[in-house]
Amino acid sequence: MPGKSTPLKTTYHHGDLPQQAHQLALETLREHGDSAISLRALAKQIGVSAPALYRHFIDRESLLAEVAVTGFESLRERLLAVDQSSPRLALVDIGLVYVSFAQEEPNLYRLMFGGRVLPRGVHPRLDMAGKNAFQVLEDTIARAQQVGYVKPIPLSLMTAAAWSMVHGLAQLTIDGHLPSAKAEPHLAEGVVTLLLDGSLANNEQQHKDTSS
Amino acid sequence: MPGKSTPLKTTYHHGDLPQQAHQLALETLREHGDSAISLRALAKQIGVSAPALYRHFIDRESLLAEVAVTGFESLRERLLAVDQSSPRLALVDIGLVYVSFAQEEPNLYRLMFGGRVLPRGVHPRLDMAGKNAFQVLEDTIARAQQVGYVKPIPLSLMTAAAWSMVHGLAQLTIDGHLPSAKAEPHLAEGVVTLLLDGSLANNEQQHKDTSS
DNA sequence: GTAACAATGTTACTGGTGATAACTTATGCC
DNA sequence: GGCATAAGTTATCACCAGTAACATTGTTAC
Repeated sequence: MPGKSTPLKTTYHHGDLPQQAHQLALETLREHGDSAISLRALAKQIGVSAPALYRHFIDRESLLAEVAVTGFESLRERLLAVDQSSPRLALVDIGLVYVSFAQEEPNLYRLMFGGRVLPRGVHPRLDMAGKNAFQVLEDTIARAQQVGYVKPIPLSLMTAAAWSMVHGLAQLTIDGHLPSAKAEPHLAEGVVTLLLDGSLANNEQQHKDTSS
Repeated sequence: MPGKSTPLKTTYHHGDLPQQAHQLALETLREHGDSAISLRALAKQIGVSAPALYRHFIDRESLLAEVAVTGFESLRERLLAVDQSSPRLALVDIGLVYVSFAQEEPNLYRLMFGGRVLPRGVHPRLDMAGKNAFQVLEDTIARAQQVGYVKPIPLSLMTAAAWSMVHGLAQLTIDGHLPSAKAEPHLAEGVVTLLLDGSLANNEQQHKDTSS
């Protein structure tokens, strides 16, 4: 593996092109959005010719898809880190973590969910990564249902509602339609709580605000 | 106004370029998404040179913004047509109409809310059109609150929750993350109802399902 | 009516992009 | 060492947004 111990020496073979391209694409995405990602510009920054990238990514969209995959994995890890000891806290926190992720990484989040630039059904790994992240949300809701904390409505319905809520709030805030967390720190909590309180099992309704 | 009575005659001046470009862009958007809109292609289809379009649209984004404006106006009209006689029916229906619009016009909806391609604060008419559409939703909620049907929580919070919910559901379904109305006809109703039931005033909770 | 002007077209061009073909060089395996 | 293959290279195509300079038409003042 040449160039590893002497990175300054110009070698014909780069040795780590895919990973470096991925990393640089992620940084460009973060700063300037997905439309700013050009294979030619990436190649020039890395110091390689543009067609070299096509040895590792079948096209531009595939590179974007790989970046989006790591985005979903990152989101999933954050969701998995939520404390699950209390059903209510877990539900609220997972919603807040979800929204926070989108607000901290708006361009990455837009890439992950911008159905136009990365359509479903084209990149299997991307679809899977998205599903895995979503699964954490669903598992948390299922757990709260099994404990009897939320109404026994169909899990798919409850999950769809929760996901729609946090995803909608995320999108609307990062696009400036609704005030961001900076301007309205408690908006996300209020919104998530509002949905949650409509989903409580009856015996939980009276003391629902004691645990928050 | 030459060429009006004899539309087949080739005239140097087109006479209706902006409107025809707008219309054609809308059709292209509907069928193939905003990324398929190219000023050159539009010009060729209309039978005019590409730079001619720049006499009427300062750049590509401005054309897209104009299309998005008409999209918001169309959405607003649909929301205004909702029957407002019953607070509950009005709230549910306005949510369903909102989601239906997105599902019937996915590419248009994506353009309207794809913050990446049309950022806020750049096209004042677009921002205004979006605000006007949103206002219909807020007014409906305010009305229901004044009648005492929903909890007296801050209007901005209630509105943010409702908008987040329908917007999130719209996005997730048109991008294939959640089943569309075709696969799950009652999903939208269930989701909207779930949020609504968490927002009812206390005296409405027992007979909340009699009016649906 | 015509001259001046503004509006709306035109061709020619620049710089940038994704993608492919054909060629070259290094790597690793036998 | 020799050779297949992986991973680079240059050359090229087709498309795109946008600008400059020029041409034509419509309108308005005189």
